[in-house]
Amino acid sequence: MLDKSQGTREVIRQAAERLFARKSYGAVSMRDIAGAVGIRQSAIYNHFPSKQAILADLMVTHMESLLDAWEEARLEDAPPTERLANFARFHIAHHFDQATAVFIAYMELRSLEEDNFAAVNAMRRRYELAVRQILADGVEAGVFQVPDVNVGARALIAMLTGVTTWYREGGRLSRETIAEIYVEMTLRSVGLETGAGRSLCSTRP
Amino acid sequence: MLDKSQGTREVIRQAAERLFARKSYGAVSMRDIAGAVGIRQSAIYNHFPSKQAILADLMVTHMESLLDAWEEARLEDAPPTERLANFARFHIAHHFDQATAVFIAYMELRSLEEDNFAAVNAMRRRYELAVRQILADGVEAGVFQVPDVNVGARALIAMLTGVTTWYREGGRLSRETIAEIYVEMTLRSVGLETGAGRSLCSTRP
DNA sequence: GTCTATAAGCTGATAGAC
DNA sequence: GTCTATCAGCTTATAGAC
Repeated sequence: MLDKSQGTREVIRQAAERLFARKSYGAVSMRDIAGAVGIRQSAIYNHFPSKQAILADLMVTHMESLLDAWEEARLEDAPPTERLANFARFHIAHHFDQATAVFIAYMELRSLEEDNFAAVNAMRRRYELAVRQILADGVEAGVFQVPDVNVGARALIAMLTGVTTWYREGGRLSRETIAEIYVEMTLRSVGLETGAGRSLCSTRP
Repeated sequence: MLDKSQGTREVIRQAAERLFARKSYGAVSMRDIAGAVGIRQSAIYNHFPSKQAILADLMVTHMESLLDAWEEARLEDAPPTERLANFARFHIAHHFDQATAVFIAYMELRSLEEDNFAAVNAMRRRYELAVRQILADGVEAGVFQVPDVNVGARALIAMLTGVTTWYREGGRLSRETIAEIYVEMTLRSVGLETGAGRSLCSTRP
Protein backbone atom coordinates (compact mmCIF):
# COMPACT_ATOMS: atom_id res chain seq x y z
CA MET A 1 0.00 0.00 0.00
CA LEU A 2 1.37 3.37 -1.01
CA ASP A 3 1.22 6.69 0.78
CA LYS A 4 -2.16 8.27 0.18
CA SER A 5 -1.37 11.83 1.22
CA GLN A 6 -1.13 12.91 -2.43
CA GLY A 7 -4.67 11.82 -3.21
CA THR A 8 -5.94 8.43 -4.24
CA ARG A 9 -6.00 9.21 -7.93
CA GLU A 10 -2.29 9.98 -7.97
CA VAL A 11 -1.52 6.87 -5.92
CA ILE A 12 -3.45 4.77 -8.43
CA ARG A 13 -1.49 6.37 -11.26
CA GLN A 14 1.83 5.56 -9.63
CA ALA A 15 0.87 2.01 -8.72
CA ALA A 16 -0.36 1.37 -12.25
CA GLU A 17 2.81 2.86 -13.73
CA ARG A 18 5.02 0.61 -11.67
CA LEU A 19 2.96 -2.52 -12.37
CA PHE A 20 2.52 -1.87 -16.10
CA ALA A 21 6.28 -1.40 -16.44
CA ARG A 22 7.12 -4.54 -14.53
CA LYS A 23 4.49 -6.94 -15.88
CA SER A 24 3.03 -5.22 -18.96
CA TYR A 25 -0.44 -3.71 -19.36
CA GLY A 26 -2.12 -6.93 -20.44
CA ALA A 27 -0.79 -8.88 -17.49
CA VAL A 28 -1.93 -6.42 -14.82
CA SER A 29 -5.50 -6.51 -13.50
CA MET A 30 -7.51 -3.82 -11.80
CA ARG A 31 -7.31 -6.01 -8.69
CA ASP A 32 -3.51 -5.91 -8.86
CA ILE A 33 -3.54 -2.13 -9.01
CA ALA A 34 -6.15 -1.83 -6.25
CA GLY A 35 -4.15 -4.25 -4.11
CA ALA A 36 -1.02 -2.13 -4.46
CA VAL A 37 -3.00 0.97 -3.47
CA GLY A 38 -4.80 -0.71 -0.58
CA ILE A 39 -8.35 -0.33 -1.84
CA ARG A 40 -10.88 -2.60 -3.53
CA GLN A 41 -10.96 -2.96 -7.25
CA SER A 42 -14.29 -1.19 -7.68
CA ALA A 43 -13.01 1.94 -5.93
CA ILE A 44 -10.68 2.63 -8.84
CA TYR A 45 -13.73 3.44 -10.94
CA ASN A 46 -14.28 6.54 -8.81
CA HIS A 47 -11.06 7.91 -10.31
CA PHE A 48 -10.78 6.35 -13.77
CA PRO A 49 -13.58 5.09 -16.02
CA SER A 50 -11.57 2.07 -17.26
CA LYS A 51 -8.22 0.35 -17.20
CA GLN A 52 -7.51 1.74 -20.67
CA ALA A 53 -8.11 5.25 -19.30
CA ILE A 54 -5.35 4.74 -16.73
CA LEU A 55 -2.88 3.75 -19.42
CA ALA A 56 -3.91 6.63 -21.68
CA ASP A 57 -3.61 9.08 -18.79
CA LEU A 58 -0.12 7.82 -17.94
CA MET A 59 1.09 8.10 -21.51
CA VAL A 60 -0.52 11.43 -22.37
CA THR A 61 0.67 13.00 -19.11
CA HIS A 62 4.15 11.69 -19.74
CA MET A 63 4.33 13.04 -23.27
CA GLU A 64 2.97 16.41 -22.16
CA SER A 65 5.56 16.69 -19.42
CA LEU A 66 8.28 15.64 -21.87
CA LEU A 67 7.24 18.28 -24.41
CA ASP A 68 6.85 20.95 -21.74
CA ALA A 69 10.26 20.18 -20.25
CA TRP A 70 11.83 20.30 -23.71
CA GLU A 71 10.17 23.66 -24.39
CA GLU A 72 11.97 24.93 -21.29
CA ALA A 73 15.30 23.28 -22.01
CA ARG A 74 15.74 23.86 -25.73
CA LEU A 75 18.23 26.40 -26.99
CA GLU A 76 16.57 28.36 -29.72
CA ASP A 77 19.34 30.46 -31.16
CA ALA A 78 22.46 28.45 -30.42
CA PRO A 79 24.50 26.82 -33.18
CA PRO A 80 23.36 23.30 -34.21
CA THR A 81 26.17 21.48 -32.42
CA GLU A 82 25.30 23.07 -29.12
CA ARG A 83 21.61 22.44 -29.65
CA LEU A 84 22.21 18.77 -30.45
CA ALA A 85 24.42 18.25 -27.40
CA ASN A 86 21.77 20.00 -25.33
CA PHE A 87 19.09 17.72 -26.71
CA ALA A 88 21.05 14.56 -25.96
CA ARG A 89 21.76 15.72 -22.42
CA PHE A 90 18.12 16.69 -21.91
CA HIS A 91 16.77 13.42 -23.28
CA ILE A 92 19.05 11.24 -21.15
CA ALA A 93 18.40 13.26 -17.99
CA HIS A 94 14.64 13.15 -18.51
CA HIS A 95 14.83 9.40 -19.08
CA PHE A 96 16.72 8.87 -15.85
CA ASP A 97 14.12 10.84 -13.92
CA GLN A 98 11.09 9.28 -15.59
CA ALA A 99 12.43 5.80 -16.26
CA THR A 100 9.26 3.80 -15.75
CA ALA A 101 7.01 6.29 -17.55
CA VAL A 102 9.40 6.31 -20.50
CA PHE A 103 9.52 2.54 -20.50
CA ILE A 104 5.74 2.32 -20.67
CA ALA A 105 5.46 5.03 -23.32
CA TYR A 106 7.81 2.94 -25.43
CA MET A 107 6.53 -0.59 -24.75
CA GLU A 108 2.80 -0.13 -24.42
CA LEU A 109 1.97 1.90 -27.50
CA ARG A 110 0.40 -1.31 -28.83
CA SER A 111 -1.96 -1.47 -25.89
CA LEU A 112 -3.55 1.91 -26.61
CA GLU A 113 -6.91 1.92 -28.32
CA GLU A 114 -7.14 3.79 -31.60
CA ASP A 115 -8.00 7.31 -30.43
CA ASN A 116 -5.57 7.25 -27.54
CA PHE A 117 -2.85 5.94 -29.80
CA ALA A 118 -3.44 8.75 -32.28
CA ALA A 119 -3.16 11.38 -29.55
CA VAL A 120 0.04 9.95 -28.09
CA ASN A 121 1.58 9.31 -31.47
CA ALA A 122 1.00 12.91 -32.52
CA MET A 123 2.97 14.06 -29.49
CA ARG A 124 5.75 11.58 -30.23
CA ARG A 125 6.02 12.99 -33.73
CA ARG A 126 6.21 16.51 -32.37
CA TYR A 127 9.17 15.50 -30.21
CA GLU A 128 10.85 13.74 -33.13
CA LEU A 129 10.42 16.84 -35.25
CA ALA A 130 12.52 18.84 -32.81
CA VAL A 131 15.44 16.51 -33.48
CA ARG A 132 14.88 16.49 -37.24
CA GLN A 133 15.00 20.29 -37.17
CA ILE A 134 18.31 20.36 -35.33
CA LEU A 135 19.83 17.84 -37.73
CA ALA A 136 18.52 19.70 -40.77
CA ASP A 137 19.94 23.01 -39.51
CA GLY A 138 23.28 21.35 -38.87
CA VAL A 139 23.37 19.84 -42.34
CA GLU A 140 22.38 23.14 -43.92
CA ALA A 141 25.10 24.94 -41.97
CA GLY A 142 27.57 22.37 -43.25
CA VAL A 143 28.63 21.21 -39.80
CA PHE A 144 26.74 17.88 -39.61
CA GLN A 145 27.12 14.94 -41.95
CA VAL A 146 23.83 13.04 -41.79
CA PRO A 147 22.77 10.80 -44.67
CA ASP A 148 19.04 11.28 -43.94
CA VAL A 149 17.61 13.52 -41.26
CA ASN A 150 14.42 11.48 -40.80
CA VAL A 151 16.23 8.20 -40.27
CA GLY A 152 18.96 10.04 -38.39
CA ALA A 153 16.52 11.55 -35.89
CA ARG A 154 14.91 8.17 -35.23
CA ALA A 155 18.28 6.48 -34.94
CA LEU A 156 19.48 9.03 -32.40
CA ILE A 157 16.31 8.87 -30.32
CA ALA A 158 16.43 5.06 -30.32
CA MET A 159 20.08 5.11 -29.25
CA LEU A 160 19.45 7.54 -26.41
CA THR A 161 16.20 5.97 -25.26
CA GLY A 162 17.95 2.60 -25.03
CA VAL A 163 19.55 3.74 -21.80
CA THR A 164 16.35 2.87 -19.91
CA THR A 165 16.66 -0.81 -20.81
CA TRP A 166 19.91 -1.31 -18.94
CA TYR A 167 20.49 1.56 -16.47
CA ARG A 168 20.06 0.62 -12.83
CA GLU A 169 20.58 2.87 -9.83
CA GLY A 170 23.96 2.40 -8.16
CA GLY A 171 25.73 0.85 -11.13
CA ARG A 172 29.30 1.22 -12.30
CA LEU A 173 28.74 4.63 -13.91
CA SER A 174 27.19 7.84 -12.58
CA ARG A 175 24.30 9.46 -14.39
CA GLU A 176 26.52 12.34 -15.41
CA THR A 177 29.15 10.05 -16.86
CA ILE A 178 26.55 8.06 -18.79
CA ALA A 179 25.02 11.26 -20.11
CA GLU A 180 28.40 12.49 -21.35
CA ILE A 181 29.10 9.16 -23.06
CA TYR A 182 25.82 9.41 -24.95
CA VAL A 183 26.41 13.07 -25.81
CA GLU A 184 29.78 12.20 -27.24
CA MET A 185 28.41 9.32 -29.31
CA THR A 186 25.56 11.49 -30.51
CA LEU A 187 27.88 14.25 -31.71
CA ARG A 188 30.23 11.79 -33.36
CA SER A 189 27.35 10.04 -35.12
CA VAL A 190 26.64 13.23 -37.08
CA GLY A 191 30.28 13.57 -38.03
CA LEU A 192 31.62 15.88 -35.34
CA GLU A 193 34.93 15.65 -33.58
CA THR A 194 34.37 16.01 -29.86
CA GLY A 195 36.71 17.59 -27.38
CA ALA A 196 36.63 14.54 -25.13
CA GLY A 197 39.74 12.39 -25.25
CA ARG A 198 39.36 8.66 -25.57
CA SER A 199 38.42 6.31 -22.75
CA LEU A 200 36.26 8.18 -20.31
CA CYS A 201 35.70 4.78 -18.81
CA SER A 202 36.14 1.14 -19.60
CA THR A 203 37.65 -0.02 -22.87
CA ARG A 204 37.54 -3.72 -22.03
CA PRO A 205 34.87 -5.76 -23.81
CA MET B 1 -6.59 -19.82 -41.08
CA LEU B 2 -3.04 -20.34 -42.21
CA ASP B 3 -1.59 -22.92 -44.54
CA LYS B 4 -1.07 -26.16 -42.66
CA SER B 5 1.26 -27.90 -45.09
CA GLN B 6 4.26 -27.03 -42.90
CA GLY B 7 2.86 -28.87 -39.91
CA THR B 8 0.47 -27.63 -37.29
CA ARG B 9 3.17 -26.86 -34.77
CA GLU B 10 4.89 -24.45 -37.12
CA VAL B 11 1.58 -22.82 -38.05
CA ILE B 12 0.85 -22.30 -34.36
CA ARG B 13 4.28 -20.74 -33.91
CA GLN B 14 3.71 -18.32 -36.75
CA ALA B 15 0.20 -17.37 -35.68
CA ALA B 16 1.39 -16.77 -32.13
CA GLU B 17 4.32 -14.69 -33.34
CA ARG B 18 2.06 -12.44 -35.38
CA LEU B 19 -0.52 -12.05 -32.63
CA PHE B 20 2.01 -11.49 -29.81
CA ALA B 21 3.67 -8.77 -31.88
CA ARG B 22 0.42 -7.03 -32.71
CA LYS B 23 -1.38 -7.27 -29.37
CA SER B 24 1.27 -8.32 -26.82
CA TYR B 25 1.62 -11.64 -25.06
CA GLY B 26 -0.71 -10.80 -22.20
CA ALA B 27 -3.50 -9.69 -24.48
CA VAL B 28 -3.51 -12.82 -26.67
CA SER B 29 -5.41 -15.92 -25.55
CA MET B 30 -4.93 -19.52 -26.56
CA ARG B 31 -8.33 -19.23 -28.23
CA ASP B 32 -7.06 -16.30 -30.33
CA ILE B 33 -4.09 -18.36 -31.52
CA ALA B 34 -6.23 -21.43 -32.18
CA GLY B 35 -8.72 -19.30 -34.10
CA ALA B 36 -5.97 -17.95 -36.35
CA VAL B 37 -4.77 -21.49 -37.02
CA GLY B 38 -8.25 -22.91 -37.57
CA ILE B 39 -8.28 -25.41 -34.73
CA ARG B 40 -9.81 -25.52 -31.25
CA GLN B 41 -7.96 -24.14 -28.30
CA SER B 42 -7.35 -27.53 -26.67
CA ALA B 43 -5.60 -28.87 -29.78
CA ILE B 44 -2.69 -26.49 -29.17
CA TYR B 45 -1.77 -28.56 -26.13
CA ASN B 46 -0.82 -31.43 -28.45
CA HIS B 47 2.05 -29.23 -29.64
CA PHE B 48 2.94 -26.98 -26.70
CA PRO B 49 2.45 -27.68 -22.99
CA SER B 50 1.48 -24.06 -22.19
CA LYS B 51 1.14 -20.56 -23.58
CA GLN B 52 4.41 -19.62 -21.89
CA ALA B 53 6.11 -22.48 -23.74
CA ILE B 54 5.06 -20.96 -27.08
CA LEU B 55 6.59 -17.60 -26.17
CA ALA B 56 9.76 -19.22 -24.87
CA ASP B 57 10.06 -21.32 -28.02
CA LEU B 58 9.66 -18.25 -30.23
CA MET B 59 12.28 -16.28 -28.37
CA VAL B 60 14.83 -19.06 -27.93
CA THR B 61 14.50 -20.11 -31.56
CA HIS B 62 14.91 -16.51 -32.65
CA MET B 63 18.03 -15.93 -30.58
CA GLU B 64 19.54 -19.21 -31.76
CA SER B 65 18.96 -18.30 -35.38
CA LEU B 66 20.40 -14.82 -34.76
CA LEU B 67 23.54 -16.21 -33.15
CA ASP B 68 23.93 -18.90 -35.82
CA ALA B 69 23.50 -16.38 -38.62
CA TRP B 70 26.06 -14.08 -36.98
CA GLU B 71 28.50 -16.98 -36.64
CA GLU B 72 28.22 -17.34 -40.42
CA ALA B 73 28.39 -13.65 -41.24
CA ARG B 74 31.10 -12.39 -38.91
CA LEU B 75 34.52 -11.51 -40.25
CA GLU B 76 37.08 -12.93 -37.90
CA ASP B 77 40.34 -11.50 -39.13
CA ALA B 78 39.32 -8.26 -40.80
CA PRO B 79 40.27 -4.87 -39.36
CA PRO B 80 37.85 -3.42 -36.76
CA THR B 81 36.29 -0.88 -39.10
CA GLU B 82 35.34 -3.54 -41.60
CA ARG B 83 34.03 -5.82 -38.85
CA LEU B 84 31.90 -3.05 -37.39
CA ALA B 85 30.40 -2.12 -40.76
CA ASN B 86 29.75 -5.80 -41.38
CA PHE B 87 27.99 -6.11 -38.04
CA ALA B 88 25.76 -3.11 -38.66
CA ARG B 89 24.82 -4.41 -42.11
CA PHE B 90 24.15 -7.89 -40.72
CA HIS B 91 22.06 -6.64 -37.82
CA ILE B 92 19.86 -4.41 -39.99
CA ALA B 93 19.38 -7.09 -42.65
CA HIS B 94 18.47 -9.71 -40.08
CA HIS B 95 16.01 -7.33 -38.48
CA PHE B 96 14.31 -6.66 -41.80
CA ASP B 97 13.92 -10.39 -42.43
CA GLN B 98 12.78 -11.28 -38.92
CA ALA B 99 10.91 -8.11 -38.01
CA THR B 100 8.13 -9.59 -35.89
CA ALA B 101 10.40 -12.08 -34.12
CA VAL B 102 12.82 -9.27 -33.28
CA PHE B 103 9.99 -7.09 -32.06
CA ILE B 104 8.79 -9.81 -29.69
CA ALA B 105 12.29 -10.63 -28.49
CA TYR B 106 12.62 -6.97 -27.53
CA MET B 107 9.17 -6.23 -26.12
CA GLU B 108 8.21 -9.46 -24.40
CA LEU B 109 11.29 -10.16 -22.31
CA ARG B 110 9.17 -9.14 -19.34
CA SER B 111 6.63 -11.84 -20.11
CA LEU B 112 9.13 -14.67 -19.80
CA GLU B 113 9.13 -16.67 -16.60
CA GLU B 114 12.37 -16.78 -14.66
CA ASP B 115 14.12 -19.77 -16.23
CA ASN B 116 13.13 -18.86 -19.76
CA PHE B 117 14.27 -15.29 -19.19
CA ALA B 118 17.64 -16.47 -17.95
CA ALA B 119 18.15 -18.63 -21.03
CA VAL B 120 17.16 -15.89 -23.47
CA ASN B 121 19.09 -13.22 -21.63
CA ALA B 122 22.26 -15.30 -21.72
CA MET B 123 21.98 -15.44 -25.51
CA ARG B 124 21.37 -11.71 -25.70
CA ARG B 125 24.52 -11.09 -23.73
CA ARG B 126 26.47 -13.37 -26.03
CA TYR B 127 25.35 -11.26 -28.99
CA GLU B 128 26.19 -8.03 -27.19
CA LEU B 129 29.65 -9.36 -26.40
CA ALA B 130 30.39 -9.68 -30.10
CA VAL B 131 29.89 -5.93 -30.50
CA ARG B 132 31.86 -5.09 -27.37
CA GLN B 133 34.75 -7.12 -28.74
CA ILE B 134 34.75 -5.26 -32.05
CA LEU B 135 34.67 -1.90 -30.27
CA ALA B 136 37.44 -2.90 -27.89
CA ASP B 137 39.65 -4.08 -30.75
CA GLY B 138 39.03 -0.85 -32.60
CA VAL B 139 39.90 1.23 -29.56
CA GLU B 140 43.03 -0.82 -28.90
CA ALA B 141 44.10 -0.43 -32.52
CA GLY B 142 43.63 3.33 -32.13
CA VAL B 143 41.07 3.61 -34.93
CA PHE B 144 37.86 3.97 -32.86
CA GLN B 145 37.09 6.66 -30.35
CA VAL B 146 34.57 5.17 -27.94
CA PRO B 147 34.21 6.58 -24.42
CA ASP B 148 33.03 3.23 -22.99
CA VAL B 149 32.74 -0.01 -24.92
CA ASN B 150 29.98 -1.45 -22.75
CA VAL B 151 27.72 1.56 -23.08
CA GLY B 152 28.85 1.97 -26.67
CA ALA B 153 27.82 -1.54 -27.64
CA ARG B 154 24.40 -1.12 -26.08
CA ALA B 155 23.95 2.28 -27.66
CA LEU B 156 24.79 0.93 -31.11
CA ILE B 157 22.52 -2.10 -30.77
CA ALA B 158 19.66 0.10 -29.57
CA MET B 159 20.17 2.49 -32.46
CA LEU B 160 20.19 -0.30 -35.06
CA THR B 161 17.36 -2.29 -33.50
CA GLY B 162 15.19 0.82 -33.56
CA VAL B 163 14.69 0.33 -37.27
CA THR B 164 11.99 -2.27 -36.53
CA THR B 165 9.81 0.31 -34.80
CA TRP B 166 9.31 2.44 -37.90
CA TYR B 167 10.23 0.46 -41.02
CA ARG B 168 7.30 -0.56 -43.20
CA GLU B 169 7.44 -2.42 -46.50
CA GLY B 170 7.13 -0.13 -49.51
CA GLY B 171 8.21 3.06 -47.78
CA ARG B 172 10.25 5.97 -49.10
CA LEU B 173 13.59 4.21 -48.75
CA SER B 174 14.79 0.79 -49.92
CA ARG B 175 16.20 -1.71 -47.44
CA GLU B 176 19.65 -1.28 -48.94
CA THR B 177 19.53 2.49 -48.58
CA ILE B 178 18.34 2.27 -44.98
CA ALA B 179 21.09 -0.23 -44.20
CA GLU B 180 23.74 2.08 -45.61
CA ILE B 181 22.40 5.04 -43.64
CA TYR B 182 22.71 3.05 -40.43
CA VAL B 183 26.15 1.74 -41.36
CA GLU B 184 27.34 5.28 -41.93
CA MET B 185 25.92 6.53 -38.64
CA THR B 186 27.41 3.54 -36.83
CA LEU B 187 30.89 4.18 -38.20
CA ARG B 188 30.69 7.89 -37.49
CA SER B 189 29.50 7.26 -33.93
CA VAL B 190 32.84 5.61 -33.12
CA GLY B 191 34.72 8.52 -34.62
CA LEU B 192 35.34 7.33 -38.18
CA GLU B 193 35.16 9.39 -41.33
CA THR B 194 33.14 7.49 -43.91
CA GLY B 195 33.62 7.56 -47.63
CA ALA B 196 29.98 8.45 -48.22
CA GLY B 197 29.39 12.03 -49.21
CA ARG B 198 26.64 13.96 -47.47
CA SER B 199 22.95 13.59 -48.22
CA LEU B 200 22.27 10.08 -49.42
CA CYS B 201 18.65 11.07 -49.12
CA SER B 202 16.46 13.67 -47.54
CA THR B 203 17.90 16.57 -45.60
CA ARG B 204 14.58 18.24 -44.92
CA PRO B 205 13.24 17.97 -41.36
C1' DG C 1 -15.52 7.67 -2.05
C1' DT C 2 -15.22 3.14 -0.41
C1' DC C 3 -17.51 -0.95 0.42
C1' DT C 4 -19.98 -5.74 -0.83
C1' DA C 5 -22.15 -8.29 -4.23
C1' DT C 6 -22.89 -9.56 -8.71
C1' DA C 7 -23.07 -9.71 -13.62
C1' DA C 8 -21.51 -11.77 -17.95
C1' DG C 9 -17.84 -13.43 -20.02
C1' DC C 10 -13.11 -14.87 -20.72
C1' DT C 11 -8.82 -17.42 -18.99
C1' DG C 12 -5.34 -21.53 -19.20
C1' DA C 13 -5.58 -26.05 -18.80
C1' DT C 14 -7.52 -31.02 -18.45
C1' DA C 15 -10.46 -35.43 -19.37
C1' DG C 16 -12.04 -38.51 -22.33
C1' DA C 17 -14.55 -39.80 -26.87
C1' DC C 18 -13.26 -40.70 -31.51
C1' DG D 1 -4.17 -35.26 -33.02
C1' DT D 2 -8.47 -33.01 -32.98
C1' DC D 3 -12.79 -32.77 -30.99
C1' DT D 4 -16.53 -31.50 -27.13
C1' DA D 5 -17.27 -30.57 -22.51
C1' DT D 6 -15.89 -28.89 -18.37
C1' DC D 7 -13.22 -26.91 -14.50
C1' DA D 8 -12.01 -23.40 -11.20
C1' DG D 9 -10.71 -19.09 -11.26
C1' DC D 10 -9.99 -14.89 -13.17
C1' DT D 11 -11.46 -10.57 -16.00
C1' DT D 12 -13.63 -5.59 -16.46
C1' DA D 13 -17.25 -3.19 -15.11
C1' DT D 14 -21.74 -1.99 -12.66
C1' DA D 15 -25.47 -1.50 -8.78
C1' DG D 16 -26.60 -0.02 -4.62
C1' DA D 17 -25.70 0.25 0.67
C1' DC D 18 -23.32 3.18 3.80
